[in-house]
Amino acid sequence: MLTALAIWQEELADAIRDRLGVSWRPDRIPITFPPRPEMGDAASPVAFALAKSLRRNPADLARELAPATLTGVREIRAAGGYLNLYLDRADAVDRLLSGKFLPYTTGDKVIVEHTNINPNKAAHVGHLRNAVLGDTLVRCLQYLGRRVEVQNYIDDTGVQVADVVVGFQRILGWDLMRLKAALAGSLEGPFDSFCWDLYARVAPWYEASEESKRARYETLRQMEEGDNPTAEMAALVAEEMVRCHLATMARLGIAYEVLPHESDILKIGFWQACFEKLKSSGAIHRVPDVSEDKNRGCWVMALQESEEFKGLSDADKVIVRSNGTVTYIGKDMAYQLWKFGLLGRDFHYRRFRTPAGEVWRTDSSTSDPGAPAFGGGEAVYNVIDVRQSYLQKIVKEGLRQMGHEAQAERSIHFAYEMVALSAAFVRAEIERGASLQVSEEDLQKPFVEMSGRKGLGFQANHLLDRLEERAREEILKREPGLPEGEAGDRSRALSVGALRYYMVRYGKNVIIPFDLDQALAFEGDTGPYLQYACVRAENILRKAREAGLEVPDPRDKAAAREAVAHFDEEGWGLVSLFLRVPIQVRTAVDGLDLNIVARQYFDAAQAFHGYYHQFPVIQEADPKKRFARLYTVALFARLLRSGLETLLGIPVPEKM
RNA sequence: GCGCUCGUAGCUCAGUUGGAUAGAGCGUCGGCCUCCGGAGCCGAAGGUCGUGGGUUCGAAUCCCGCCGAGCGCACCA
Repeated sequence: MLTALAIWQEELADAIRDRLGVSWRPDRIPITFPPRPEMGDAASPVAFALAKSLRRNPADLARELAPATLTGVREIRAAGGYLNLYLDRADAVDRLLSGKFLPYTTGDKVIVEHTNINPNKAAHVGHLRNAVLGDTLVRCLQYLGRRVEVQNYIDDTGVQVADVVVGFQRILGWDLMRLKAALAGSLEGPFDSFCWDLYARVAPWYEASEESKRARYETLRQMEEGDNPTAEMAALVAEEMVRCHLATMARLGIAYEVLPHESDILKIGFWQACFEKLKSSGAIHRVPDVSEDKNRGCWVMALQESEEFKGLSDADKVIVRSNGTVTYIGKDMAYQLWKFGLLGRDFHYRRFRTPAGEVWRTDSSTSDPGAPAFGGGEAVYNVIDVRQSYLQKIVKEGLRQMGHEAQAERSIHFAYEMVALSAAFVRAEIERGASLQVSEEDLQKPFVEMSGRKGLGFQANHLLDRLEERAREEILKREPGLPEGEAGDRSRALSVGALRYYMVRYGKNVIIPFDLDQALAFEGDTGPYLQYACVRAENILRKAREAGLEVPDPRDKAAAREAVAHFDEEGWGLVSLFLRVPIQVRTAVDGLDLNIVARQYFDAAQAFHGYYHQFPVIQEADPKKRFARLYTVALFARLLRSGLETLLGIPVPEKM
């Protein structure tokens, strides 16, 4: 219906010109949806805006515009200042099913970077929010006709990796052979979970002595130097951890095209290329050694000229340290340039095998045949939590100062708030005997920030396991003796639905106060509620077939015409909710408010639950009405299933 | 100090970019399975939209002040 939306805007603009004698930009004509079905299928409050500019009564203006004709619209009624649109229902149904939407005009690909978990410990629920939001954004962009490349950046060089290596070498006393043996299968539990616990022991260990603190930098130095057992251990740990993370995300149906590695960005000279560009464009300058400036000897980017950074205490950002090494932000700029195809260099690519299948990873020296062309996107979405806003702004500013104004505009930071642990949850965990490094002061706050370093968090796999367990219990309660394979499939689908919905139903600006009971809920405003609506709808159709009734294919035009003539108003109201999907998805992507996509399907599910309780389908005696209801249910089931699966990544089981 | 985000029902949150009678879920109370699956439905109670001003036909939404909360402002990543 985006097509229809755009057409209506044009046609309304024509009507405004012809009937009122004013020219009005089509894209400034709002199309909304009335609060109640009897007020129409769509509406426009444009008369209010016109009233302001023409200094006339909005109700009069609406009345004058109402006789206009719009494509696919059976009638326009003026109600107060509103124009209420009543659609030609057969036409609307056809449009709903045809999937002919107005895509973004360009065919160029966009890049979405998400997940980006440090490869030193298991993924926790905070990472899940990132991955689910990122993956949902990808699905919405694809729905709107965009070509998308999904990247998952692997920061395999930093101190976080060094820390866990220190844990293996110094705390556990492992050498390379021992680590290899562990990876080959001598470990009792999962590797990522093992590292989760180990990593949490490192920070307190550093506190013990000055000597142990030095171990951190010695390890980091050896990693950077390369060609030694420590560097090899780091690489092995990071690689195996990435496999674990990808396996976790695969449980949720989340996958990636390419895994750019920070180590490759360094080895392949991306930074040098970026450095040259920064220097030659004058984006950065060197602070003289002799100056009193605290940044003496560094290459810095000046920010005081920029509107974005006014009021900062320090107007300069260090890009290259006085010892000549590049900061994180510099590497990020090089990476961002590459994403836009502005760097003039490319990675090598190798196939990377994981338990979740094969994916491309970058490499610094050799390529496997068959790699597609990565990078060079037209727009870039970086999915990173709000705390990185300042750094993301600097990356954007760097592009601008290098003369890439257009790309800076299309560098989009998808900022979202974190998932935090409620103080109540942390107390409960401590009472259960978990060793959490949390101060009494922290517990005074409404929530506690998760921290891998402190072992504070809830592991993604543990949550998924708990969800599957709960789902299995519920399923077996309803169908005792169900074979394990079947119960497993269904419980996996429900756990994914519950979790993904939990992560997208919140607005991006609210901190999700992680609460185990809430995360494990299957009733009310939850994923399984939506899945249940779909399962029930399909079950009615199955029962109807078993009863020997003709169940129409919603795509059958003759069936559609027949059904439309006998729709219950409530049934039409239910189906018409789907008319707003394209508009809502567009709004969601434009504002990065993906919760509205989730909410529209919740609304639809709720409407359906109300509908089938009120209107018997199979029991209906009048064959015409029964047919129309069967059609309604069939259409609903089809639209809900495809919406959940393609847009929200929520699988729907046959039964539950 | 400066910047960003937020404050809506007992709790957790929506509120379609300024529109129609402020909505859900959880919790509480009361109903609904001889009837397409009760992971559901129906009903009730529950609101000064933090607060004080302003803008206009119209404000939870925009502007200003105040109160309160969180995050950010490294030669860490």
